[in-house]
Amino acid sequence: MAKAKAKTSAAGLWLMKSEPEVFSIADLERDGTTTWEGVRNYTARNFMRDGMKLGDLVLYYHSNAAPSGIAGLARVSGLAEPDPTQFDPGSDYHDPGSSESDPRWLMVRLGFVERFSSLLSLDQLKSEAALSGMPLLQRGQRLSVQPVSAAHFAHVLGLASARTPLPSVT
DNA sequence: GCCAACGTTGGC
DNA sequence: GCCAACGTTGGC
Repeated sequence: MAKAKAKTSAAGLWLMKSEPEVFSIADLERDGTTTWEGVRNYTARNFMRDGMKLGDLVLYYHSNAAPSGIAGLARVSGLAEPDPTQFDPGSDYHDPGSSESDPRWLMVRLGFVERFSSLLSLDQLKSEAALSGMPLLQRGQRLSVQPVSAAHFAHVLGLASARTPLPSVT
Protein backbone atom coordinates (compact mmCIF):
# COMPACT_ATOMS: atom_id res chain seq x y z
CA MET A 1 0.00 0.00 0.00
CA ALA A 2 1.91 2.99 -1.24
CA LYS A 3 0.02 6.04 -2.24
CA ALA A 4 0.41 9.76 -1.80
CA LYS A 5 2.03 10.62 -5.08
CA ALA A 6 0.19 13.85 -5.62
CA LYS A 7 1.80 16.25 -3.23
CA THR A 8 0.67 19.73 -2.48
CA SER A 9 2.11 22.13 0.01
CA ALA A 10 -1.28 22.54 1.65
CA ALA A 11 -1.66 21.13 5.14
CA GLY A 12 -3.57 17.90 5.43
CA LEU A 13 -7.08 18.09 6.81
CA TRP A 14 -8.58 15.33 8.92
CA LEU A 15 -11.36 14.27 11.19
CA MET A 16 -10.76 12.12 14.25
CA LYS A 17 -13.36 10.57 16.52
CA SER A 18 -13.29 10.20 20.24
CA GLU A 19 -15.94 9.24 22.70
CA PRO A 20 -16.24 12.26 24.98
CA GLU A 21 -16.61 9.91 27.94
CA VAL A 22 -13.12 8.70 27.14
CA PHE A 23 -11.43 11.91 26.02
CA SER A 24 -13.36 15.02 25.02
CA ILE A 25 -12.39 18.31 23.45
CA ALA A 26 -12.65 19.78 26.96
CA ASP A 27 -10.07 17.26 28.13
CA LEU A 28 -7.81 18.26 25.27
CA GLU A 29 -8.29 21.93 26.08
CA ARG A 30 -7.38 21.23 29.71
CA ASP A 31 -4.30 19.17 28.84
CA GLY A 32 -3.20 21.14 25.80
CA THR A 33 -1.93 18.04 24.06
CA THR A 34 -2.53 14.31 24.00
CA THR A 35 -1.33 11.15 22.34
CA TRP A 36 -3.93 9.40 20.24
CA GLU A 37 -3.47 5.87 21.45
CA GLY A 38 -5.93 3.09 20.81
CA VAL A 39 -6.37 3.17 17.04
CA ARG A 40 -6.74 -0.49 16.04
CA ASN A 41 -7.83 -0.23 12.46
CA TYR A 42 -5.38 -0.52 9.61
CA THR A 43 -6.94 2.11 7.39
CA ALA A 44 -6.95 4.62 10.22
CA ARG A 45 -3.40 3.70 11.14
CA ASN A 46 -2.26 4.18 7.57
CA PHE A 47 -3.77 7.65 7.40
CA MET A 48 -1.80 8.57 10.51
CA ARG A 49 1.39 6.95 9.28
CA ASP A 50 1.35 7.97 5.63
CA GLY A 51 -0.78 11.07 5.58
CA MET A 52 -0.42 13.12 8.70
CA LYS A 53 2.11 15.91 8.84
CA LEU A 54 3.00 18.30 11.60
CA GLY A 55 0.55 21.17 11.67
CA ASP A 56 -2.25 19.32 9.92
CA LEU A 57 -5.64 20.40 11.20
CA VAL A 58 -8.10 17.96 12.69
CA LEU A 59 -11.82 18.24 13.24
CA TYR A 60 -12.48 16.78 16.69
CA TYR A 61 -15.57 14.60 16.58
CA HIS A 62 -17.47 13.33 19.59
CA SER A 63 -18.89 9.90 18.88
CA ASN A 64 -21.31 7.86 20.95
CA ALA A 65 -22.49 11.08 22.48
CA ALA A 66 -25.79 12.84 22.97
CA PRO A 67 -25.64 14.36 20.52
CA SER A 68 -22.64 13.30 18.52
CA GLY A 69 -20.93 15.93 16.42
CA ILE A 70 -17.89 18.06 15.75
CA ALA A 71 -16.77 19.72 18.96
CA GLY A 72 -13.65 21.62 18.00
CA LEU A 73 -10.32 21.76 16.29
CA ALA A 74 -6.96 20.19 16.96
CA ARG A 75 -3.62 20.10 15.23
CA VAL A 76 -1.12 17.33 14.63
CA SER A 77 1.80 18.13 16.90
CA GLY A 78 3.64 14.81 16.79
CA LEU A 79 4.13 12.37 13.91
CA ALA A 80 3.12 8.72 14.05
CA GLU A 81 5.11 6.61 16.48
CA PRO A 82 4.51 3.25 18.16
CA ASP A 83 1.51 3.19 20.49
CA PRO A 84 2.83 1.84 23.81
CA THR A 85 -0.57 0.52 24.90
CA GLN A 86 -0.29 -2.34 22.39
CA PHE A 87 2.51 -3.83 24.53
CA ASP A 88 0.71 -3.43 27.85
CA PRO A 89 -1.09 -6.61 28.92
CA GLY A 90 -3.15 -4.55 31.32
CA SER A 91 -4.44 -2.19 28.65
CA ASP A 92 -7.73 -2.51 26.80
CA TYR A 93 -5.64 -1.80 23.73
CA HIS A 94 -3.17 -4.60 24.31
CA ASP A 95 -2.32 -6.55 21.15
CA PRO A 96 -0.48 -9.79 21.91
CA GLY A 97 0.22 -10.15 18.20
CA SER A 98 2.40 -7.07 18.10
CA SER A 99 6.02 -6.87 19.20
CA GLU A 100 8.29 -4.01 20.20
CA SER A 101 10.65 -4.96 17.41
CA ASP A 102 7.85 -4.72 14.87
CA PRO A 103 5.07 -2.54 16.25
CA ARG A 104 1.76 -2.94 14.57
CA TRP A 105 -0.03 0.13 15.91
CA LEU A 106 0.88 3.79 15.81
CA MET A 107 -0.34 6.99 17.37
CA VAL A 108 0.10 10.67 16.66
CA ARG A 109 0.12 13.57 19.09
CA LEU A 110 -2.58 16.23 18.91
CA GLY A 111 -2.53 19.75 20.23
CA PHE A 112 -5.56 21.76 21.21
CA VAL A 113 -6.56 24.55 18.84
CA GLU A 114 -10.11 25.49 19.61
CA ARG A 115 -13.31 24.35 21.20
CA PHE A 116 -16.41 25.36 19.26
CA SER A 117 -18.80 27.46 21.32
CA SER A 118 -21.44 24.89 20.55
CA LEU A 119 -21.24 21.43 19.08
CA LEU A 120 -21.98 21.02 15.38
CA SER A 121 -24.34 18.11 15.74
CA LEU A 122 -24.57 15.23 13.35
CA ASP A 123 -28.10 16.34 12.51
CA GLN A 124 -26.92 19.79 11.56
CA LEU A 125 -24.04 18.43 9.51
CA LYS A 126 -26.42 16.14 7.65
CA SER A 127 -28.67 19.09 6.84
CA GLU A 128 -25.85 20.87 5.03
CA ALA A 129 -25.99 20.13 1.32
CA ALA A 130 -22.39 21.24 0.98
CA LEU A 131 -21.33 18.39 3.24
CA SER A 132 -23.31 15.62 1.61
CA GLY A 133 -20.20 13.93 0.28
CA MET A 134 -18.30 13.91 3.54
CA PRO A 135 -17.13 10.41 4.47
CA LEU A 136 -18.31 11.00 8.03
CA LEU A 137 -21.89 11.27 6.81
CA GLN A 138 -21.89 8.20 4.60
CA ARG A 139 -23.97 5.32 5.73
CA GLY A 140 -22.17 2.63 7.64
CA GLN A 141 -18.88 4.47 7.71
CA ARG A 142 -17.01 4.03 10.97
CA LEU A 143 -13.41 5.01 10.37
CA SER A 144 -12.11 6.89 13.37
CA VAL A 145 -9.45 8.73 11.38
CA GLN A 146 -10.43 10.10 8.01
CA PRO A 147 -9.32 12.76 5.55
CA VAL A 148 -11.49 15.81 4.95
CA SER A 149 -11.53 17.79 1.71
CA ALA A 150 -10.58 21.45 1.78
CA ALA A 151 -14.11 22.43 0.75
CA HIS A 152 -15.75 20.37 3.48
CA PHE A 153 -13.28 21.57 6.05
CA ALA A 154 -13.87 25.21 5.15
CA HIS A 155 -17.61 24.71 5.28
CA VAL A 156 -17.44 23.18 8.74
CA LEU A 157 -15.31 26.06 10.00
CA GLY A 158 -17.86 28.42 8.50
CA LEU A 159 -20.63 26.75 10.46
CA ALA A 160 -18.57 26.98 13.61
CA SER A 161 -17.70 30.62 13.12
CA ALA A 162 -21.33 31.44 12.52
CA ARG A 163 -21.98 30.58 16.14
CA THR A 164 -18.83 31.74 17.79
CA PRO A 165 -16.70 34.87 17.72
CA LEU A 166 -14.54 34.10 14.72
CA PRO A 167 -11.74 31.72 15.55
CA SER A 168 -9.00 32.34 13.09
CA VAL A 169 -7.09 29.31 12.06
CA THR A 170 -3.96 30.05 10.19
C1' DG B 1 -29.66 -1.97 24.76
C1' DC B 2 -30.53 -2.86 19.87
C1' DC B 3 -28.78 -3.72 15.64
C1' DA B 4 -26.88 -2.51 10.89
C1' DA B 5 -22.68 -2.12 8.78
C1' DC B 6 -18.26 -3.17 8.51
C1' DG B 7 -13.49 -5.31 9.58
C1' DT B 8 -10.91 -9.34 10.95
C1' DT B 9 -10.05 -14.13 11.65
C1' DG B 10 -9.55 -18.71 10.53
C1' DG B 11 -11.16 -23.21 8.54
C1' DC B 12 -11.13 -25.23 4.41
C1' DG C 1 -8.83 -17.16 -1.90
C1' DC C 2 -13.56 -17.88 -0.29
C1' DC C 3 -16.67 -17.00 3.12
C1' DA C 4 -19.00 -17.86 7.66
C1' DA C 5 -18.46 -16.59 12.24
C1' DC C 6 -17.31 -13.34 15.22
C1' DG C 7 -16.13 -8.75 17.16
C1' DT C 8 -16.53 -3.76 16.98
C1' DT C 9 -18.38 0.77 15.88
C1' DG C 10 -21.56 4.03 16.59
C1' DG C 11 -26.27 5.99 15.66
C1' DC C 12 -30.46 5.64 17.61
